[in-house]
Amino acid sequence: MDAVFKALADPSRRALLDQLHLQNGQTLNQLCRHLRMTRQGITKHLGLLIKADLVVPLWRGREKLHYLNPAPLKQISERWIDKHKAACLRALTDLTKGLDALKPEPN
Amino acid sequence: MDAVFKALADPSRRALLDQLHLQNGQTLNQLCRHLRMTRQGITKHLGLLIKADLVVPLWRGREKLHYLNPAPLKQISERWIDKHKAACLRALTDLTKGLDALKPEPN
DNA sequence: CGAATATGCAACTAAAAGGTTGCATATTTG
DNA sequence: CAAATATGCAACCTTTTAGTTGCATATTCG
Repeated sequence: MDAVFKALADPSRRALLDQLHLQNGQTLNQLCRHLRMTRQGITKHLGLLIKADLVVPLWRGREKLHYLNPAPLKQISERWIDKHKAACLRALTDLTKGLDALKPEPN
Repeated sequence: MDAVFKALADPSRRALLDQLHLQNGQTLNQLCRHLRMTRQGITKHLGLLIKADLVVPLWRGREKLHYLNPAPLKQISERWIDKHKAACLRALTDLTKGLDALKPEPN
């Protein structure tokens, strides 16, 4: 899970995910066209995405195809985002209470 | 949005969010008790969380209360996770196609 | 087979991030 | 007012990260 958050932290990697979102199963060279960076740089980014299981590589001959894996994002959404979203209303009321607490205190 | 992803990338910062999730509106010193790190270190982390608007500070006298702001997480969920979740089925079928493509190719 | 294509691996550099120490500032309290 | 409390700011160090260059390896194609 930490690997997923770390992987998502970099804009280039998010761009790669977006690119695969546009067209899934692209080769390394195809992905290189959209990002101005050396192939080796992109390989590194893809390596992290793969380690985080956000992208699944698939060899076909000498080509390496890259496919999105939505599972980790789903997990993050469920175990993290939703959990905090659930606390949304409470958080807001807490904040409001905090603001209210401002007035009576500095009497 | 980049700031949010960057802020979420660090385990200590996620721990801080979790801590605030347990009890919202904690002061800096309160938060320090749960994480073994100097106060100044935590201040830095909180600074990033605040800059990413994930946490909203509120001064009450000499104390600084910290409140969760669920809005950025909601945005990420909507603009990022859901977008990719929508492609979930397509991604899986793509991957399957890719796997199928493996067989006929190396004839 | 030899050339071209697609990718991997390792070393290196520059910049950023995580964390610490030391001191300054503001607020409360006796 | 002085002491204690709560926090901020800046310099510094160490580790990680992003990215490059250079070369090696595997697959396809003529």
